[in-house]
Amino acid sequence: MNIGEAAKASGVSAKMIRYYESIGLIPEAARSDAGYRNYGAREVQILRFVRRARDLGFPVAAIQELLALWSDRARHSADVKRLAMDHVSALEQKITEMQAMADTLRHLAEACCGDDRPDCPILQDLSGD
Amino acid sequence: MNIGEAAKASGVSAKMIRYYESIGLIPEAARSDAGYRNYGAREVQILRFVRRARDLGFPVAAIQELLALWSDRARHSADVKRLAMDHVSALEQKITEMQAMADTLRHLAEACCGDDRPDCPILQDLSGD
DNA sequence: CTTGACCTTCCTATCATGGGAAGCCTTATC
DNA sequence: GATAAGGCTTCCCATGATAGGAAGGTCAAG
Repeated sequence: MNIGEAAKASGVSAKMIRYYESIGLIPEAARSDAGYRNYGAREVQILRFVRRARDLGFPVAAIQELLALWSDRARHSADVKRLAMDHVSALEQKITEMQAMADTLRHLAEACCGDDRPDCPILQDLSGD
Repeated sequence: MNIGEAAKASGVSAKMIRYYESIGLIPEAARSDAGYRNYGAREVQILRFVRRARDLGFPVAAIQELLALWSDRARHSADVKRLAMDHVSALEQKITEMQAMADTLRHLAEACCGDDRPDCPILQDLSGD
């Protein structure tokens, strides 16, 4: 399987497959005589794992740990759970921050009549009242 | 006022002040004979505006528009409001996505006993069941 | 044997920010 | 007046994950 087919089969773009290989997230692919990367079912499975983890917002560093745990038969599920919950915490912190921004802005915007007059509490707030 | 003092007064780092100038977000600062940037109250006010807008998560492109509206006495508050609400929409879309990630992960983690055994529904999900 | 679709590597860009080096300027101290 | 400390300048590099593109090699079908 060439990289394009592996990309289709895994949902990871060829560009990203090469990138993941270059940073050591996934092992170097075998090559054909012409230098083309070769992928089998196993490699596609790894790529799918990576894609699912990315879809859940895991940073690449965390995916590296997840992959290591995945292939470690003696793993402790506690380690996986901790990784997951750390990520949940990070997500929720960002969510809280963004929610605060959205709330503030929505509040200001509600007080803005939004017509052709220049007076605007949003700008007033940004300029420090 | 040198750039360091302007940074302290505005809460924008000297590094970022130079960057904002280089991309044209703020006008080029006046210079002393030795080439040092000079800032006055007006410039600090602009920097504070930028910092508040950044704190609310506005991307630089939006801040550029906000600054233009701020200095436009004939502005329509509707334009400001639209900018703000567009940003709120962007924030809330990201929040929704991240909330979905966090919910999924928390759900999976709840089903993970998190002890020294290897069985883990999180890895099971990532590997495609 | 040509054409088109694929592959390779390498460079560039994004967005906002920080770190650091090399060299000049200013201010205070001796 | 010399020197040291600290601030300023520009320029380069790095982040994280992704995309775009150029130049050139390869494969398969016609």
